[in-house]
Order: sequence, then structure tokens, then C-alpha cells
Amino acid sequence: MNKINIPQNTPLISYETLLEQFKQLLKKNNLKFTKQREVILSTLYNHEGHFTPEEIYQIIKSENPDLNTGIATIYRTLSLLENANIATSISFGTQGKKYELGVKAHHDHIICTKCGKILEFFDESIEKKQEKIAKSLGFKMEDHIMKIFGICPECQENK
Amino acid sequence: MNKINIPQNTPLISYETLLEQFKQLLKKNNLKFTKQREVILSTLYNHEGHFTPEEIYQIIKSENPDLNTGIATIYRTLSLLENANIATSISFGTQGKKYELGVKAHHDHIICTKCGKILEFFDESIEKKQEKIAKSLGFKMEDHIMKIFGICPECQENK
DNA sequence: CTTATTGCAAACGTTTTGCACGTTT
DNA sequence: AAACGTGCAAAACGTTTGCAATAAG
Repeated sequence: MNKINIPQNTPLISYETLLEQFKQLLKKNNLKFTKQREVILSTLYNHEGHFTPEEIYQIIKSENPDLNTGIATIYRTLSLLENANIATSISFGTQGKKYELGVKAHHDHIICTKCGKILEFFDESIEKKQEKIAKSLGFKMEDHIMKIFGICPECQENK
Repeated sequence: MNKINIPQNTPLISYETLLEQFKQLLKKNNLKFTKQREVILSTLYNHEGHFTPEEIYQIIKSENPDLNTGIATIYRTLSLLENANIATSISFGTQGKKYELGVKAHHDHIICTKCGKILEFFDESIEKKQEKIAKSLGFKMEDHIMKIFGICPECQENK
């Protein structure tokens, strides 16, 4: 019997711990710890949701107007964070990618096609099955997306 | 025991039936049936797999050199087919979208994040589980999307 | 003082659009 | 004849890159 629980979408670790991990990662690769890199990391930590590089750029521009951060740096840092598994991305059609912090509890989405409501869920047996499928096809699994579409209880009533 | 791998799926209906559906759709929307639109439809029907607009453009260029089909028409027709649920698309990051015919047996996708290769699979137990999850959250399930991302056997070797 | 990082602007690849001409109805 | 569709080239879009100036170690 698998529990279908709705995880909270707050990060699993404190910002201090995350920052420390990030600094160690940088040191290990002879990379430098810059104000820009820290601001991008903290912005991802402090904002819930999925953001395009452009959106992150705008947030930083308004919250840190003093630091004149270029969009190229956003892209470069997001790639860095993604390669380090600190951030993850999802592609949204032709319009590009959206990033979120990778250190959150994994979850999938169920979406109401009438009102657009989104709930999150997690199912252990599906997760395991996906690993199994990837393995059987010779793939090294990295990530997955699962979305269920349907009509939510409220919208079923107000028909 | 669930069957996991399925061969790249063949269409469920004959080309004649599909073409007839397409013509009716066009008529219903006061759109015109053109040689270009037919060639794009038949190309999708006759080629198994998932193709970028550019790839479809190249196939048509070599198989129908007489018909001077522009890439813009490929894009416009693919959108049309997708909106009509005759074709479906998958986006893979910055590299764009790949299209396939939508009139196939239901299946999910596993996608190589290095080379963009797409395989199809179907797993009965996951399908059942999804129904169960939707039900437990009070949703009336309509559809779902599942994509697994990873690195394919070939790309694991050529690292 | 050495090396990595930055912002800027130009380059890039994919997708969309404006337009005059062609085709379908 | 009217209306939609076409190819073409230009524009738009998100992303990447070359470079000289700057900041971190």
C-alpha cells in the first residue's frame, strides 16, 4: 500500500548548508565564489516555483538593483547549478526552460483541465517502476515528468 | 509481468481514413486542402519515429523535390495538426520540438538528454496506478503525460 | 599577480511573421 | 471572384559566445 502524500515544497536543507555545499563545489573545481553566483542561488532558494532565466533576471534586477547582473551570468550560473544537481530544469515547449532548486522533495503534478488547479503527489511504486523501465532500455535515468490531467472535485460539481 | 518495451508504434488507422478525417477537419474550419498539407500528413504517416520540423522539411525536400515546400509551411501545418490532435509533440530543451502522429496506441516516452533520441514504452501497472491516484484525489482522470529523461546506451559509451 | 568571471553586444539556431503572389473553393 | 495558403526573407525569440574590463584567490 503506497501512501499518496502531498509534499511541502520548501527546500529540504537550510540556506547555510546549501551555501556551504555550493562553496565547496566551487573550490573543488577551481571556480570562484562571486556575489552574482550567491545572489542567483539565494534567489532560487527564497522563491517558490519554476522560473525562466529571464524571470530570475528580473527578480534579481528588482531585489538587487545595486548588483548589475547580466543575463549571460544568469544562464552561465544556472547551467553550473544544474550540472552540480543543485538546480533542475523543465522545458516548456519552444519557449524555453524553467528552473527550480533541486534540493526539494520530488513530486509529480495533477492538473485540473477546467480551472487549472495544480496538486502535487508522490507515489513510491511509480518512481520505482520508472527506474526499472529506464534500466531495461539501457538508459541511465536522470529525471522524469509525470502529469495527470483531469477534472477536480469542485469542477465536477459546478458543471 | 508487464511488457515494457514496444516497437515504434504503427498508426492505428489506415491512411485513407486519416486523410478523410483531415479533409473534414479542414472543411469544417474553412481551411483549404493543399498539396503541401497532404505531403506533410503522409510523411508523418509513412515515417516511424519522432522528427523535428527541420527533419520533416529535409525528408519532404528529398522525397518530393518537385513540390517546393518552405519550412514556414512545415511549422504552420505541424501546429495545425497538433491543435487538431492529429500530431503530438515533445520538447527537448533548447533544441526544439519533435513531432509524431497522434493516432497511435497510447504510450509514454523516454528521452536521451544528450542526443535527443526518443523511445516509446507502455506499462500497464503505471497506467492503473495513475487512475488510482486521480481517484484518491477526487479527480476524474482525462489524460496524462509521462516522460523519463536519461542517457541512452550509446551516449553513455561516447562520453 | 594570476586566473576566473563579469557585462556587454554580437552571433547563433529555431520559430514566427509580413507580404506579394499562387491555389483552392 | 473571394479567401485562404504559399514561399521567401526579415524579424523575433531564447540562448550562447568573444572580448576587454573587473574581481576573487
